[in-house]
Amino acid sequence: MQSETIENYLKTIYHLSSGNSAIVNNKQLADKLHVIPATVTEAVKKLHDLKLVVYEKSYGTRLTSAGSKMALTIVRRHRIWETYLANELGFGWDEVHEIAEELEHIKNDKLIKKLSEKLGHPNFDPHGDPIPDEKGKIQKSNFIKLSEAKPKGAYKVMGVTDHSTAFLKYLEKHQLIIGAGIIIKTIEEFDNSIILVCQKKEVSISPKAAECIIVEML
Amino acid sequence: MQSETIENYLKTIYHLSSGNSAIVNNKQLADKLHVIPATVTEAVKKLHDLKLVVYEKSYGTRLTSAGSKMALTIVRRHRIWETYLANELGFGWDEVHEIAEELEHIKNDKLIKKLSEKLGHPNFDPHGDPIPDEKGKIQKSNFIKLSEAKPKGAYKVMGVTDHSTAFLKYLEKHQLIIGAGIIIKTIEEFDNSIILVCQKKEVSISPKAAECIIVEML
DNA sequence: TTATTATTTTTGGCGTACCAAAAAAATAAT
DNA sequence: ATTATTTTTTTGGTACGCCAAAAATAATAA
Repeated sequence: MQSETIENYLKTIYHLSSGNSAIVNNKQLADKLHVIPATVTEAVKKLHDLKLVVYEKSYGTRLTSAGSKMALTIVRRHRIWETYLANELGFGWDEVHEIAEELEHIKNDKLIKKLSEKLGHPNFDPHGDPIPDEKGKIQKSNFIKLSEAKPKGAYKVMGVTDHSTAFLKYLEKHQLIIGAGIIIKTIEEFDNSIILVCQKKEVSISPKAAECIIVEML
Repeated sequence: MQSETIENYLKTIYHLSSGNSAIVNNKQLADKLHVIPATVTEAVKKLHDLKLVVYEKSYGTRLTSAGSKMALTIVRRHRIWETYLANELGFGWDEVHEIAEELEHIKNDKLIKKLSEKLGHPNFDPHGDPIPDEKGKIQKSNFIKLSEAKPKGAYKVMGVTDHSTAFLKYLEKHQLIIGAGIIIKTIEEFDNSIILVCQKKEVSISPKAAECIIVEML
C-alpha cells in the first residue's frame, strides 16, 4: 500500500493546489498525469477511501492532512534528490528533474536523511524551489523565479539557476546583473515575455530565461 | 516494457544459475521471489516470449544472451549502488543490500556512470562481489568468501567485509589473521560450519562468520 | 432560457501480476 | 515396478491501473 501511482496522484494534487489544499479538478489531473479523466475519477475515489483526499462528486478533490503530509514527503524526496544530483554528482539543473521523478519513490527515510546531511540540510533545490523538512514544514522566502513575478511588482535580481555561458551572455546583453532592482511593466499576452525596467532601460525577457532568474520580492 | 518484475526474475535466474546460464527450476525461483510456483510458470512463459530466457516445459529455464545481458546490468546497478551507499553515504555493509534492491530499478545509464566515476570505477562491492562493467564483463578474481570455499582447498585470508569490533574479536580468538594460510578440512553436514586448519591448529568457523571472510584461492 | 460546449461519470474491457486448488508430470523411495 | 513425494502446470479468480465509448452533469454562450 502506497504505490507509485498513489504517490504521483498526491504529488500532483499538491502541486495543482499550490500547497493550499485548494480544490483540484479531474481534467487538470488527467492532463498532468497523462491519463484520461475516467481514470482520474477511479483514482480519486480510491484515494478518498484511503482518507488521503476529500473527493466530492462532480466538484473536485483536495488533500486531507494525511494526504498533504504524504505529498510533502514525496516533494521533499524529489527536491533532495534534485539537489544531490546537481551538487554532488555534477548533473545539470535541467537534467535532475527527470531522474528525481524516479528516485522520489524510493522509500527509505534514512537514505533521505543521509543525503540531506551530506548537502548540509539545504532549504532550496537547484530550481530555487523550497525543500520541506522532515516534518513537512516549508521555509518560505521572498525568492521566486522571475517567471512567477507579477506586473507592477518591484524585485531584485538575486541569482540564476543556469550557469551556462550562453545564458550569462544573454543576461549581460540585457543588463540584468545580480543585485539590480527591476520593475515588471507587463507580461505579453502572446508569448508570456516579461517586459521590465532595469537600470532605467526597458527590456524584454523570454519565458525560458525568466525560468532561470531568481528574484527577491521587495 | 522491462518492468521491475521482469528485472527481478532475470536477476534471480542469473544468481541461481551462478552466472553460467545453467538451468533453474520453478521451485527455486518461487522461493527466492516469494511467489507460488504457478506464478513462476506464467512469468517464465512470458520471459520466453520476450526471448529473454529459454523455457522448456517441466524442465527448466535458462537465460538467453539478451536476458543475461539485461541481468548483468541489473546486477551492476545493484552493486554500484551498494558500494556508493557504503563508501559515499556512510551506510553499514549490512544495510546497503535492502536499499539497493530498490535503487537497482532506476533506469538511467548516466546516473550509474556518474556513481561509478565518483567511486573510481570499483570492481568489487562492499560484500566482495564483483561489479560487472558497462559491457557486462566481470572481472574474475581468486577472491571468494570463505563460505564458498571447498573441502581440501588451500586458501589465504585476505580481508573481511564486516569491521565491527565483535567480529574482529571473533577472528582473533580463532587465530584467523590477515595473510594466514588455511586448509579446509570438512564442512559440517549439520550446520555448515567450516572446519579448517590455520596456524597448525584446527578451528571451526560458523557459516555466518564465513560469509564475512574473504580468502584467496591458492 | 435554451443551446452548445466542456467536464465528469458510468459501463464494459484489457494487460500485468498475483493466488488457491486441482490435475498432470517428473523424481525418488521401497 | 509400483507407490509415494515433489515439482510443475492448468484452471478459475482477484486487485490494480489503465482505456474507449456512451451517458450524465455542469458551465458557458447565444
